[in-house]
Formats: sequence, structure tokens, C-alpha cells
Amino acid sequence: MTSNPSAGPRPADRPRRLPDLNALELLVTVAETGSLGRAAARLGISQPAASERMNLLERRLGLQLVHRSTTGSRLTDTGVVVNDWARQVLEAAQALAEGVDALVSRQDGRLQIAASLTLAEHLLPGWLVTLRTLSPGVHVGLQVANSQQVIEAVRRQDADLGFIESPATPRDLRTAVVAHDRLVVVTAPGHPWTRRKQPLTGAELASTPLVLREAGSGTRDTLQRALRAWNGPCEPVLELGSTTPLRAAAAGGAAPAVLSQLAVADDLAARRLVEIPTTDDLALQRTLRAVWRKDTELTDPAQHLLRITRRS
Amino acid sequence: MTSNPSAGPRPADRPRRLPDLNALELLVTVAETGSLGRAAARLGISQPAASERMNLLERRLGLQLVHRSTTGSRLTDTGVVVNDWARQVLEAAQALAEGVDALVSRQDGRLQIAASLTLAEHLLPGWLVTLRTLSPGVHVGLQVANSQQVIEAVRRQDADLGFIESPATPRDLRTAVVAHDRLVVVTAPGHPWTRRKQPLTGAELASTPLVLREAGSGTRDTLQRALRAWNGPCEPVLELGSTTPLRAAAAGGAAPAVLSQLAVADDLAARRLVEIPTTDDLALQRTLRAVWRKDTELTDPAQHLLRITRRS
DNA sequence: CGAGGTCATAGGCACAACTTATCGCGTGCC
DNA sequence: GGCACGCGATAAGTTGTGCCTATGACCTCG
Repeated sequence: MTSNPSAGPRPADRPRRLPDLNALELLVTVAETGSLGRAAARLGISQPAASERMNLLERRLGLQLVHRSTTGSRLTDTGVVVNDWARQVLEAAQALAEGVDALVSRQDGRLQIAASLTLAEHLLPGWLVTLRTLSPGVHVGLQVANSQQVIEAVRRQDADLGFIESPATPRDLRTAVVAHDRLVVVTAPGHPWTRRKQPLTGAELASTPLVLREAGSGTRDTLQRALRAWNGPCEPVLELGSTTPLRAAAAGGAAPAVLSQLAVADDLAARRLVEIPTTDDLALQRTLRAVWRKDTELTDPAQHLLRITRRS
Repeated sequence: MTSNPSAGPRPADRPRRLPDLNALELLVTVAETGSLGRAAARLGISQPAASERMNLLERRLGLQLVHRSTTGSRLTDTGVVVNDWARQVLEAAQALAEGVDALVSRQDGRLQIAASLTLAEHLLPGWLVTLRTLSPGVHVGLQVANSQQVIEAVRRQDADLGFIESPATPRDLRTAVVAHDRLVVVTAPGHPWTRRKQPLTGAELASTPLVLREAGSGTRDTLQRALRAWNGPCEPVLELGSTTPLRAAAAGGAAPAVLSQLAVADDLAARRLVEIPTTDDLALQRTLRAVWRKDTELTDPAQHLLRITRRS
């Protein structure tokens, strides 16, 4: 089985209560409109409902967030701070919503795109949010696959635009660089490699059993190419098509993992994983590219999206 | 009144439904445990409740996320993608929860910290999340104020550790650099400055009415210092103690604003605001610092937090 | 072939949250 | 100075959502 039965590194900080996104949205809207009533109207609920919802939020958090007056409502000092945190959460939620929308309209979107997993997970939602704020009319359809399959989809015209992370760039398609990424070697915090003084060499990495993405994925391709001089990576301990269980396995101490910087940023920040420096002769950088057919002109929305991606 | 009555740049994409954070948490837990039942147990709900919740999530999103079998549940391909987006949202939500916790225990925390608004809003929650995962026992109390007041709080020993963004570093306190920041000039997308070919000069900026943070804030101090050679910024159009309405005012076209890069990153990405390049002689960089008393040894948790901040 | 795991279904209950209607109260206009 | 308007709070009633326990159907493995 692929799933780790004894997984579950989180001990027992469970009693934490998650906030209600609708309440957070209300807070943000009150901050913008300056009134509970106007906020209620904009959110399409009645004024008492907004009043009640805000009360509930304040009671749950144990903080007074808005200062009510007969002329309207203003945020308190703590309200200002919480409001900004709330905006971060809503931003992420909006990215999720945008991505889900695109996944749902995989067929009927006006703009069909295909993206590799890493790109779809970490970069695309943000781009889609921007695209929507700039031109709300476009309906995007998203298909997620590994880099090889993305290329095929673009060739077959199943997708107007593709995003790949593989080092192999097909000659029969137009490409544009949209971002840069780097693979990093990560281990559990207690791993012997974390106490190394010298950077990890290609030979060492190539001879160590790892947990890896599946063959055909851009991540695996890049690693394979980087370790070619040392006869590729040896047989992996575990091989999976998604990063979440890989991260869990690595964090659990199963074996080192090689993953995109984008995929492990959170875990590194939270010290669930530790990055192991490598020698410079290991070419673990990679370029994320957009690809499209040479013979067809890019549609307007496709051009728009491409412009957005190239600015970040 | 300070709030903008006609504010509300969002037109009418309201019908978007926000996901339920508990459902998202269930999704990532299923991904980790590989079973609805185990996920239910970990979240402290019954197995049927988890089953139902997951069904509801799938119906709401219009996507099949998990593949149920008699041996357990695994994520579908789209489930893997959505799972990763969900983790982002939860990460932000956890940061919010951590921050709220700290605000609530402003008095009874074992580690008392005080931070300026920009730091508290954008950097601190992430640090607190890390701190909690590393040493779950510590209770942090957070007080938010402007840089001047933070310094006072540390002097009075109301706070063990302070975080400031002001260019003036008090001589009677120990300091450590924790991050770097930069002020940026931003305008609404249609503003004449967005069509400039030449970078904005200090003289121009100094003679233009702006929307600004209040005096005493680190942001205002930095700007004042940078524009000293041109006799400081002229009388502001609007002066506020928080960034949200400032951003709204700037995005609405009221006047250019000068704000922390951290505060406007989202708006820049979404093209709600545009950054105006400035000449190099404008010293808009600034250093974010931790401060504490020279005469008292830092407590263990305080040292821990400081170590965390210095790695990012 | 039985035991133990999985998830789904059914029935019943509780509470959370929304609605409409109304009130109290400041502000500002005339 | 008085009156109307807009704000938020309160009240009462209803709906619906989500949870629990109990049970059933199914697959897998020993």
C-alpha cells in the first residue's frame, strides 16, 4: 500500500478551533465599508445576521475586533491586525476556489490549460486569481498531469497552453520561461546528514536510496539528469505520484527526499524537514516553462495569462 | 470620517462560495492517514460524520477528491491537487489562530513580545507557527503598537522581546537584525506615474500629497528620513493608523501611497496597485530589528524565537 | 470460510444561523 | 430645538445542517 498506516506526525494540538471563513470575510468587508449593515448588504445577508456573525467571531476569538457606534463600525487596534491575517487566509482560499473552478470546467472553459503537478499546486492558482481580477469574464479549464502528458495535450490541442517543469523542451512547440525552481534534498530533522559539515556530493546522493516522485514527472527527470554522471539515483525506497506522502515519509525519517523547493517551503519553515546543502556540480536548478503550438496563434486570454506569469 | 463610504472595488463576483475549513482539514488528514475512519478519529469526530463531511465537500466543489475502497481511501488525481491548495489555506488559518492566541494572552503568556504593525501582520504569525511546532509548550503574549511604543514597552519590561521597523535604533537596548524590508511607492493602475519612463525622484515624491501612515509609525519615520533632503513629504491627503484603508484609498485613485513591500505584495500581484520605480538616492530600504534590554538575560523561549527569526 | 477492517446508510436529535420585525439611539439637517 | 434618517442591537420563529449511535454491505487476508 502506498499510504503510511502509522503516519500522523502531529501529536495532539487538536483542540485548536478553526475560524469560519465567512466570518473572516465579514470582518474584511466591514473594514472596507465601515459599517456592519453595508457589509451585510455586500455579502448578501441581512444586517442582524452580520451583527450576530461578528459577535460570534469576537466571542470565539476572545477579542473585540470592531468598535460599534451609531454612525458605523470601525476596527479596533487588534481588529486591524486580525483583519490583515484574515486577508491572508482569504487570499489562499480564493486561490483554492479559483483552482477548483478551473478543474471543474476542464472541458467547457474558454481557455484550456494543462500544467504539471508542481506548477498547478504552487504557482497557477495565484496566476488565476490575478487573471480573474483583471478580466473576470474568462473561464479557465485546467488539466493536471505530468510534464510529458502536458506536452502531449498541447500537441493534440487538448490544451491551448501548457506549463511544464521538465528539462527536456520539445522542439516542435514554442516555449517561454515563466519561473525558476530548484530541487532540494531534504531529510527529517534528526537525520545524520543534518550534521554534515561538507555539502552533499552527487556520488553520495546517487548511491543513497531515496523517496522520489514517479518516473515521467519533471522532478524525477531533473534528478535523473543531474545524477547521470554518477549512474542515476539508485532504486528508490518509495515512489509516489504526489508530494504530500513523500514529505510525510521524509519527515518521518524513512529516507531523504528530493523535491521542489516550492513544495517543501512550508515544511522547511516549520522545521518539519531540513534542507541538506549540495555541491555546486549538482545541477538541481530547473526552469519552468509555458509551451504552446507553433502553428496556432495564442488566443487573447492565453496571451493575457502568459503576460501575467512572466511578471512574477 | 476615516472610512471611505463609497469604497468597495469588488464589483459583483459574490456568488463564490467559500469552502469549509473543517472539510479541508479532513481532506488533508485523509491524505495523511489513508482512511476516512482514521482521519475521523484524529479529528475527534465519528466515522460517519467524516464520511458525510467529505461527501458534502465533494458535492460543493463538484469534484471527486477521494477514491473510496474497502481497504481505505486514497486521493484521486484532482484530490492530490486540491489537497495541496487546501494545505496552503490551512497554513494561513493556523498562522491566524496562532496570532490570535498570542493577542489573547497578552498578559499571561510566558513570553511577552511587542511588535510593530507591519511585523505583527506579515512576519510574526509565521514565526509563531514555527515556534509552536518546535516547542508546543510556550505561551506567547503579543502586543501590537508602533515602533516607538514597542521600544517603550521593552524598556518598561512590559515585553521581553520587541520587534521594530524604525530606522532609529535605541542605544540603551540590544538589537539584532531579523529581516529586511523596503518601502515602495504605489498608485492605482491608471495613475499618470504608471506611464513614466524615468524613475521617480525624491523631489517629486516630496512635493506630492500622499496617503500615509501616522507619525510615530516606522513606515512614516523611514519616509521622513528618506525625504529629509527635500524637506520631508508634504502634507498628506489622508493619514491613517492601518494599511488596509490606505491601500483601498490608493487603489481607488485618491493619491499615491508609500507602504511596506510586505503590505502591498498581494495588491501588486493582483494588479490592484502598481509599483512606481524610484531613483536610487531615495533610501527606502529599512531593517527590521529585534530589541531587548541589555541588563536582563533573554529567557529560553525568547532565545528560541530569536533564533527562528534570524533564519528567515 | 470466518474475522477484522473498510465505508455507506438510517434515524433521531440538537444546535447554529438565518430570516423578518421592531426598538433604542446618536447625528445632522432644517 | 425638533424631527427624520441611518446605525446597530434585540426578539421570536423557522429552517437546515451536521453530528451521533447503530447497523449493514463489502472486500481482504489469514
